[in-house]
Parts: sequence; structure tokens; C-alpha cells
Amino acid sequence: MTLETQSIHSPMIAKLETLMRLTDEERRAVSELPMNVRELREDHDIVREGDRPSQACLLIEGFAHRYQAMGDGRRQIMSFHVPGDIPDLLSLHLSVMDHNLGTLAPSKCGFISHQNLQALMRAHPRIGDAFWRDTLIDGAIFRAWLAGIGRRNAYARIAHLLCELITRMRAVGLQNGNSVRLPLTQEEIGDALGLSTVHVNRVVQQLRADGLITWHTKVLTVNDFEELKRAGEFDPTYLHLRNQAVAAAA
Amino acid sequence: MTLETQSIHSPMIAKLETLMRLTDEERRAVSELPMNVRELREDHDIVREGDRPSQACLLIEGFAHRYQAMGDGRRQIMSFHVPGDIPDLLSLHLSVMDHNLGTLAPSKCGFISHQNLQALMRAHPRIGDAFWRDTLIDGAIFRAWLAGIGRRNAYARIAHLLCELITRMRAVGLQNGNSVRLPLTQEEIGDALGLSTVHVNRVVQQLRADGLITWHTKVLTVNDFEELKRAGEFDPTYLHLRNQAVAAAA
DNA sequence: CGTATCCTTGAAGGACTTCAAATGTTGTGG
DNA sequence: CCACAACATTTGAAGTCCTTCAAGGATACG
Repeated sequence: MTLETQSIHSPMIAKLETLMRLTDEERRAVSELPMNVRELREDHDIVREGDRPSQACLLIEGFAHRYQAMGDGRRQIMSFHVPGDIPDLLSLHLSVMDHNLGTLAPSKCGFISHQNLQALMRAHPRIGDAFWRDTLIDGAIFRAWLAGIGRRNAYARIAHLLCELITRMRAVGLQNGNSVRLPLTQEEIGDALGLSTVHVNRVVQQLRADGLITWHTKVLTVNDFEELKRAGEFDPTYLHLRNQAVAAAA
Repeated sequence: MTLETQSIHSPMIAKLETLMRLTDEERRAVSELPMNVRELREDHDIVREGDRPSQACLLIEGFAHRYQAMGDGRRQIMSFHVPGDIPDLLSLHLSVMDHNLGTLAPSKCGFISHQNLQALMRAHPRIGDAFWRDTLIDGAIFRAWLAGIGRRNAYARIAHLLCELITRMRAVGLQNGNSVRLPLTQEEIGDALGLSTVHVNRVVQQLRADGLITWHTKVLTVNDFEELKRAGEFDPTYLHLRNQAVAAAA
């Protein structure tokens, strides 16, 4: 139970700032939230289907994903998570996990007890509203993926996903010019978008050939964001970022 | 602004009972919630993408769906809604709608102002929690659809959807033995599952030929629920119904 | 009873998958 | 710092599930 410096809480504060304008008082309360910090290796399951968590996990560093194992051994990835996200916040009100949550890269996680989260929300109702809002944005992202998998071809699907990840990472300050560190394999992209690895590969090569992206050694660079957005029919409204200007910026 | 008898509030109470056990006091508060009741024709848009609602819509009778229009004129349906649902509850915390909400059948809707909803939740925090929980279950349903569209073939997808609808309608008392009134066309099923109408038709015929269902004149009858669940890999956990026994019952 | 909507059927084509194998990259221990 | 294993990307070829196009029946409703 470490009560640490600002650094481990700052991704959470950056994330909350995308949801609401924090007062100094609220910022202080968040930065005093007791967290149990742990380093997790790549491909570690944080919570599993069937679990009944008594705490939630703040991703401080690294990359995570939600997924479900299918009957035939395949899997469906339902979301990717970046630092600042609390992917299992839903366990506050959904006692049994209906999916798995795991890391995709070596990660640092801060575990916060449900009790402490409840206390924070009681003391600061606007933060409680922001948490609810965050789970609703999660839902909006699921809907956007649904539209992609259901009605877009592989090219548009992949373009859309890359736009989303860039935009979300940019919103919490994780970009580097037009580049982001994306520790995703093509297999994972496929498992998220309902595509085979082989086909993801061919389409990614097409995106490269079209001059839209460079993607090498886990670093994705967008060379033509406008065209990538057009290709993926990407409209950032569904991310409901407080500062839409940030989201819209090329 | 009608303050009506129990009948118009009862679908909402039935729905809340699937989320929590209501006290008499809470039941009374819900049944006194001011609602503006309107009859809506088939295929009427209740709220549209870009709207900023100041009220939420309780579906009292009928059938509704959430959908998004795609660039090429096709659409993706993201959820179906049955009486008791408040499909745009998310507008409480997401000011701009990122999708459309419309009826699929002649429907009766009760419009409740955000103010009155907020007041109800302030006076009865457990009801507020139940509402949050309900929006989380919405999200769980999106994830389940994601898994279906991403990783299951048409046969399993359709079987899964039918299991879900039957289970949800059963939970609020809308079943009739093994039958439910399902005012969905095969085209709408296709738009929900990312399939063409033609293919939906062929697969539905297969489901009939396999003796799993009868589906005629908007009435769906499940002849072999166990087999239908197996075909769709359906596990009702994700619906997070308070009384799981209800959900599991054949 | 006519018209719109929905369901059904056949045939051809396409987007994506599967299988199989080669090439490239990363990390680890000697 | 090289060798080697494990993993990720890439390529080719064949096959499949589903789509598209086109048209004929059935059903519902004013």
C-alpha cells in the first residue's frame, strides 16, 4: 500500500483531464488515492473471466487488452488500453468478470480497492460522474468496433483502429510527433478486428504502399493522418474527449 | 407531463428488479417519476447522431434499436431494446449522441428529464448504482456481439442473438411459453450481425430445418433451447441478471 | 385487391481464410 | 558478441463462407 509521489498517479490525472476539468482539490484527492503498485510482465492476466475482483487496476505504464477466449481456441480482443485507463472499473458494479484482462507489454499497474474508489466518489461526486462517463466511453468504443467489424472491409477497419489508438494516446500525451509506441503484433490486430494474421499483414503492407503509415519495430508513424481518417471513416466524436480540438488535430 | 398509474412505470420496475432488489420506498419513488408518454410509429427516430438530449427515453411498449449509418448507405445495428430499457440513459453523461436510436415497431415511450433522473438518483443512490450497472450491462452486450461478429460464423451468430433476445425478454416477463413476439425482419438481423439479408435467410432456414426454432409472422418459438444455446455458444453470464436461475432456465 | 414489404431461391463472384513454408527480428545464454 | 531458439512478418496457392445481383413468391395492409 504505497502512497507515492505524483508520478504514479499522473496518468490517471491526465486521463481524468480528458473527461472533466479537475479542481486543485480534486487533483489532490486523486493523487492521494492509495494504490498497490506492481510491475507485470508481458502477457500476464490481470483478471480472468469468472473472477470477482475487490479492486480495480489503473494502468500506469505499458499496454493492456480485454479479450474473450472462444470455443474453438481462437480469441476476440474487445479493447486495447493505454496508461491512464482503468479497464476493470466495471467490476465496481458488475461483480463477476465476463471477460479477461491482460497485459500486452511489460506494464506497471496500480491496484485500487473498490472501497477506496467508492470513498473517493462519495467525497467528490464529480469524479464519480467522470468514472461513469469513462465506462460509457468504453461502451462507445465497443459500438465503433462493432460498426467496423460488421460493416467495413479489412482496409478501413485497420485504418480506423490505428486512428483510434493514435487519438487516444495523443489525448494523454503518449505521442511523439506523428509516432506512437504500439506494442501490438499483427496477430493481435487480427484478433481485435476479426481478421486472420495473414490478411492483416497484406492490408498493412497496402497501407504502407499507399504512403499512409510506417510501422516498424513497435513504432507506428502516421504519414498522412487525413487520408488515414478518410480510409477508416474515422470521426473522433465517439471518444467524447473533452477537448475535441486535440482529437481533431492532425 | 403525466403522473400516471403503475402500468406505465411497471416495465421500468420489472427491469430494475433484474438489476437489484427494490424496497417499497424505492418502488414508490420510481412509480412517481414524472414521464411524458408518447406513442411512436414504427421506424421513428427517437434521437439522432449529433443530438444533445435533455431527457431520456424509457421504452414502455414496442421494440427499439440503436444504429449507425455507414458511409456507403449501409447501417450497423448495435443493439435491440425491449420494454423496460432506457436505451439513451448514456446521454446523462455523454452530451452528444454518437449514434441513432429508433423504434422498430409501434412503441410507447416515456420521456424522463435528466433533471428528474438526477433527482431520483440523489434521493436513492442504490437506484443510481443500478442505472450505472445497467449501462455497464449494455457494454457487456456490445462485447458479446463483438465476439460473435468477429469470431463466429453466421449460424452461431444468429443462434446467439436469438438466445440473448429470448433471455432478456423472459427476464422482464415478455415470453409466452417458448415463444416471444419478435418484430424483426431478416434484414434487421443482418444489419445487426454484419450479414446480408440473403444469407440470414438461408441460415434461418437451416435453423428451422435443424428443428431448433419456428419463426413465423413475427413470432419466434424456440423448440430446442439447449441445442440453440450450444449452437450459439450462449452463456448468459454477460447479461448479469440478478436472478441467474431465470436466465439459465430452459 | 392492389401495392409495398418481406421472404425465398439460384447463380456467379469476391473478400477473406487456411495451410504451408520462407524470411526476418528479438532476446538470451554461453 | 555470436549462436540459437522463439517469435513475428511475409509470401504463395487453394478453398470457403458469405455477398451481390436478379427475380419470383408470399404476406400484410389500406
